Amino acid sequence: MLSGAFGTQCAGVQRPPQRSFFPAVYELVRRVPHGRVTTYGAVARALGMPNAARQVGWALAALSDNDSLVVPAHRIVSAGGVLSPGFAHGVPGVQRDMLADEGVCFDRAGRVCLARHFWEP
DNA sequence: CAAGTGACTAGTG
DNA sequence: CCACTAGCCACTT
Repeated sequence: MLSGAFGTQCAGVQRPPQRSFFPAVYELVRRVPHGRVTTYGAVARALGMPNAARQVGWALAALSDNDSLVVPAHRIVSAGGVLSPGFAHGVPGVQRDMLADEGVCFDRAGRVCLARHFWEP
């Protein structure tokens, strides 16, 4: 199950539970279909906060490795289709691989083809 | 309760 | 296309 940001009993984690829209972000992101992507802004909008895109990113940043198995954070990109700089603990290329694995195409600049794969929550 | 922070976005030069 | 700015808002300290 989700640890960290969900405030579960992740053995010894002394982080207090975050019962706000963080879980809401995860719930929504979890529904992003395989092979599709969406943006921070779109998620924020779907949650009723059109201007909270940064918080969405922050929520995903709070995910632990274990959480990543449940929340497809790799399917979240910035508005222009640019991949997140800090995905997977700052290891570059990982997110791109995972998306490519799902059949997502990229343009020459390495940006996701939103026109083909964007998913509106 | 105030200040700091950031996986964002849209606008400008 | 790149660099910088100003809004934005939940969460931490």
